[in-house]
Formats: sequence, structure tokens, C-alpha cells
Amino acid sequence: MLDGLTDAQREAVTHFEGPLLILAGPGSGKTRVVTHRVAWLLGQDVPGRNILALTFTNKAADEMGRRIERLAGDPSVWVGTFHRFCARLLRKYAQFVGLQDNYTIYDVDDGLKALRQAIARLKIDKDRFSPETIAKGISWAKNNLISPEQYQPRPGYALGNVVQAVYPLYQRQLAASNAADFDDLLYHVAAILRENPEIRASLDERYRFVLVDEYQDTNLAQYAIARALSVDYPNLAVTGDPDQSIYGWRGANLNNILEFERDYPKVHVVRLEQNYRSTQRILGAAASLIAHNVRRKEKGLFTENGPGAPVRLTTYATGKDESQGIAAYIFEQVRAGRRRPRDFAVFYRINALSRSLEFALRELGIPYQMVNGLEFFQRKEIKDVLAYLHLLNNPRDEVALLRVINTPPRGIGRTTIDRLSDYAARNALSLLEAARRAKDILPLGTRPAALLTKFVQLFDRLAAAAGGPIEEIVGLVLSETGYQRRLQESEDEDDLQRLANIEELLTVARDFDERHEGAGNLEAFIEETSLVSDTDAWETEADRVTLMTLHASKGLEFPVVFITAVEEGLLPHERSRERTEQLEEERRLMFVGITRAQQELLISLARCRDFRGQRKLTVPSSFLMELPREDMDWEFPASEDRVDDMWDGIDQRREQWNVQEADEQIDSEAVDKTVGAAVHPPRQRRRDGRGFVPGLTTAAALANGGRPPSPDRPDDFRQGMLVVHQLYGLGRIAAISGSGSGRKATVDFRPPAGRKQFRLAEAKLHPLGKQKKK
DNA sequence: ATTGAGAGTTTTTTT
DNA sequence: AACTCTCAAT
Repeated sequence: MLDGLTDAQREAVTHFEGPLLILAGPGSGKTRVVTHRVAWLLGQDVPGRNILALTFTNKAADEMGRRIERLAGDPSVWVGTFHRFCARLLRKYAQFVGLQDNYTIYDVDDGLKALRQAIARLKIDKDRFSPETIAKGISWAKNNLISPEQYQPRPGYALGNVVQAVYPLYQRQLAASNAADFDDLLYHVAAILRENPEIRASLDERYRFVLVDEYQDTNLAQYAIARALSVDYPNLAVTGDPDQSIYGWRGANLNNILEFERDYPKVHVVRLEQNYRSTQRILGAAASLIAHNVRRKEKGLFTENGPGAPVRLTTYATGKDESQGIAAYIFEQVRAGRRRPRDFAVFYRINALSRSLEFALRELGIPYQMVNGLEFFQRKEIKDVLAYLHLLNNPRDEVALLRVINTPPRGIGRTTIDRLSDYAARNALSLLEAARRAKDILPLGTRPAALLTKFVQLFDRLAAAAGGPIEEIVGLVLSETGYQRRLQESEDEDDLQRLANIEELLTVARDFDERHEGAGNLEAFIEETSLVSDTDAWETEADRVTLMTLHASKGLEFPVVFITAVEEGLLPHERSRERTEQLEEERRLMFVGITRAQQELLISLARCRDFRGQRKLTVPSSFLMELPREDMDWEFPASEDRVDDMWDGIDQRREQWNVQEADEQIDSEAVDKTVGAAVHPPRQRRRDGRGFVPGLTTAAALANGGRPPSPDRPDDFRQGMLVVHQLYGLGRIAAISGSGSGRKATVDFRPPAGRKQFRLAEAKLHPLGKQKKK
């Protein structure tokens, strides 16, 4: 197993007990070392359950888990993100921090809603302090393990006073909802470990070997957790690279790695400085850039790879030219058979820059996938449906209740909700409990009270099924609430897209059911869907160009990398200019981007760029001056003059018509290629959008029209479908679950038949051909 | 209570 | 350009 490792790598792998710091430069085989180390420990008869590997993203965790299993065949090692690990622990020890084990995890969006409620009770200058700003303050406090009681504003720091006032209220709000936000997952666990020595000791013993990846991006809470698990068994191995710390804004503290040696004087330090990924020129550019950071540990990165092609710097006239230039380059390389689409990655600093790249790639019919800001589980329709699930799992979840109580519209408006909240607060009830007593709420009219009662009955009907398969629960939510019906009957293009996304959610649910034998997994499903992230959806295997932010690119590698919009104000971002620390972080961000490249690196900028609907002249990034310019290729593609601009305008017109055609082509192609592959389709287009969704599977297949009706296999039946039965006539599938011959459907027929259950393999049930309405 | 139009504001990055 | 919020009309 140690074959093929360098001396340094072997040293890290075979270090047994005691603290270990692996300083791993980019492309130095870090993942390999970590996975081999776990396998090696297993080989030393360390039981898998005593090993804990913490990563930064689920993606990294999956990858690591897979590789460990391949190497050692032991699935009992716990590999996952900090957040997931903490979520699990918190499930067990919830009562120690005033939660119940069915607590809900609030994402940023949910957290903000809860925060707004807390803020509403105080009189705060709304113009000076946005909820987002306050949220940041609270988040900062939690990341630094400062409790609401401990929080002390710095003198002269106006926001601090607001945070001090809101923070306790917000926490109370969360507790009342039996909810925890992302920061709480870490914060609560850190608190549990601190306040309960016996729990700490037992976990320390349980996880005798702890590995933390991307240690440079840990915050104080994560640091505390890692240390607390390594007191009696100080076998803490951390890997990281200070030069790749890019999450300072999220509370990551570079000191955790810079001072690791001080924390553990007996630490064994291994440096992995040989790069196996990039060419000399790429590495040279990275080194020359990062040398401008003051606060860093000097590192001797080197490679035995060849010099490679010069790094290319291209200055385009406009941002649109830039996108088209990149697309054209890719197109040319693919056409010439030199590269495949999957060899390319395009990075940008902010998500907004992805749009023109998408357009350009689509125009040339180049398949791409975007790792993207607005991902699947953030979409409105998905969040709506999941909110019902959240509520079923945790009836006290106020954010979920407020989200669903009038979604779809059922006549319960602002006033009704205000009165309900009022009553709930007065009687120390959850909103749902209060709604159960709607008749007793005096200020409420009879109609609103009746509507509330009806809602509670709906909830109870759903709750009766909450122990079943997820697909069935989701199906019931869709049918009982009328959510699906409403979208089906809509003519709106966006609604069709939403319907397709909901189909996709059903697929996710079914997937989950198949992976988790049996029922009663609602909680696990919710946890899984609450902690997914953008990068997780990225498909390694697909033959497509990858589009992503520089942040998302960490840990990945590509033969050809484009870094776009290297302009002052974008990279470095303007918001980072105030502090040198932040500027250095921006520089590290670019360093990360550069070091993703294996063979070719193409950096570009535009002389003017459209942003927020306005065209502005740009200034080249100061980082460009820090690159080895003598050794780079400089290009200035012919700039457009006014006449070109005019033709551009005309082209644009025509494109607006052509885009739709292109959509359809690529769409069907994507569907053909990825049968059952993608789980999270990248985002939909909004307003302008015709909903090009790369990677969409069943949903698109369905949206694209009917399938051949003959022999009725169980898999041909879908949620919400109209069906015909020999005896009962026309009905609609209210819920469906299971797989293969065990696939069962619940169908609603007209009275007197009512609701019936069928095993689809045997039932005399057929899909109704083309259907639109009942 | 719901819908639609218009005004005003904005996102840097993400578990 | 695109999103959210506010306000008026129904």
C-alpha cells in the first residue's frame, strides 16, 4: 500500500500516535496521503469506528470515503463535514442545549426569517442595520463561541449594540422553533463538549484518531471541537495550506494552522512541497503571485513536470467578447480533437459573471455544467414542499409553518396570522397548537378560524403518513395541498419549470427510499437535504465544461483553466480593499484558482464590462502586476469599434430568436446522455428564461411530452398522474412509493370509490394518455 | 385576501 | 438586469 508514495508522503501516512501537521501545497497528493493514512491505520488494527475524518464539503467527504473503502474496504470510518458530524451529535445531545432531537436545521434563508421576527419586536433603525448585517454579527459571535450573554459590543461600534440586543432574542426564537442554524450546529456542539466533561471524554475515546482536512479554513468553533476530541487521545492529524485559506469572511481563522505547532508542541510536521499537478509555468505564476502576501509561511513548492505552455493573458474589449473568446477557444480545441469539454473549467469571482459565459457556450452548443449559487434545494418550489416536511418532522418549526400556512393560497392572510401569533405568544403555544384552538381565538372571525382549522386537519392528514416512505410523504404533500394541481393547471412557463423541479424532488425522494430500506426516515431525509451544498451537485464524470466560482474550485483540478474578469474591483473584489488581510485573502483566492490548472492556464479581463445594467470601464487587476509577465503570452484580440457594436446589436436581436432553438437541441441531448445520473439539476433561468437545464433527467423527459403508453410498467406511473381503472374509472395518483414489483400507488377516485391503494405490478390501472385537466 | 404594477435596491465568496 | 418591497385596485 505504501508503494508509489514519496518519502514525505510515506512519513505522513505512517505516523501513528500523537499530533500531526501536514502542510500540503496544491497538487501535492494530499487527498492521497489522507486516504492512505486512514487505510494504514486500519491496517494497524485501529478499528474503523475509532477514526473520524472531517472535511470541508460533502463532495470531498464522498470522494474520501469512496477511496478509503476501495483501499481498505472498511465503511465504519466516519467521514463527513464538520457540520454533518455536529448535526449528528446534536441529534443525540439536543436536550443539553435546550433542543429536541427532531430539531430543524435552518439555512441562511430560514435563519433570516427567524431573525426578522426577532428584530420586529425591537425598535431598530431598519435603514442603518439590515437583517443581513445583523445576521453577520451574530454569525461572527457564534463562530467565535461567544454566547448571547457574553456578547459585549466594542465601544463605538454601533452594530455591536444592535447585535447585543437581537442575538438573545434570535436564539430564543430558534429555541422556540426547536431549530438550529448552520452556526449553531458547531456552536452548540462546542458548548456541549465544554460543559459536559464526561461527554467530551467519551467522544474523545470513541474518536481516537481525528483527521481534519482543509484545516486552514476552520473557525474557532471547529478548532475547539477538534481539540476537545483530542485531549486524552491527542492523535489529531490536520492537513492544510495557509496559502489556500479563502474563508476568512466566514470566520475561518488562519491562526488555527499557523499556531498549530504552538498548540501541540510535540507535533510532527510533514511538508508536502512537490507538486504533481501543474506545469512549471503555472506553478511559477502561482508562486510569484502568492509571494506578495506578507502573512504567510514560506514554502518551497516545486515540480518535476515540464515547463508547459506559457500562461496566457488576454485582454478583451468587453465582457461579452471575453465570454465568446473563451467559448470559441474551447470549441476550437474540441473540434480539433485535442480536448474534450470536460477538460475545461472557467472560474469567476462572482456568480453574476456566469451568465454571459453560459450564453456564449450555448451559442456554440458546448455542453457545460454550472456549480451555481441558486441551487436545487434553494428554489422556491422545493423549499415550499420541504417546508411541509420540516413541519411534519418538527411541528414547532415556526419558519416552516409560516411558509406553508398559505402556500398554496388558502385564504389565510396577514391579519389572521398576526392574530394567531399573538394568541400563541400569549399562551406560550406553538403556532400550530394555537391554530388547533382557532375557535377560541376571540379576535378571529368565523371564516378565518374555519380556514385555520382546515389547515390543521390537512396537517393531521399528512402527519398520519409521516412514518412512511419519503416519496409517499412528498406525494401526499403535493396532492393534498393542491400544490401540484395548481402548477399543472398553470399556463405559465415558469410554473412548468417548477413542476419539472418537483418531479426531480420526487426522484430524489425515491432515491433516498431506495438507499434507506424501510420507513421512518423523515428526519434523516431532512438532515441530508438541509446540508447539501453547491459543489455536491458537481458531476465529475460528465463530459462538460465546468463553470464555477473561484471558491467552489478549491480541491479540484482541470487540464485547462480559465480565470476570468481579473479586474480591479472584481478580483480583488472591491469589498476587500479596506483591509490588507482581506486583500491577501483575495490573492490566495486567485492562487487557488491558478493552481487548479494542470496544463494550460488562461487569464483574461475586459476593458469594459456590463454590470448591474451599466457599462463601465475597468481597471486591470493589481494582481496582474504580480505575475511573471516576461514569461507570459499577452493577447489583445481586435477591439470592436462602433460599427462592430452596431452589428453586434443586430446579431443580438437574431440571437434572441435563436436561443430558443439552441435550448431545445441541447436539452434533449442532455437528457439522452444522462439517464438517471444527475440528482440536482443546476438552476433554472428566471424571467428571461426558457429553462435550459443541463443535467435534467426524468423531469425534462416528462416535461418534453408523453411517452409511449403501451405496456404499463410500474415505473411509468408518476405522482399526480391521471389514471384509469377498470372498475373505478378515472382517478389521480395522490402518492406513490416503493420500487420494482413492490411499487405501490395511492389513487383518489371520484366518490363513491374514493381513495384506493394498488400494487402497480398487478393493478388493473393504466395511465391516461395526454392529460391536462381532470 | 390577492394580485399586479411600479419604485427602489442590490450579492462576494458558502457550510 | 434582476430582485424585493410597497402600495393600490379588485
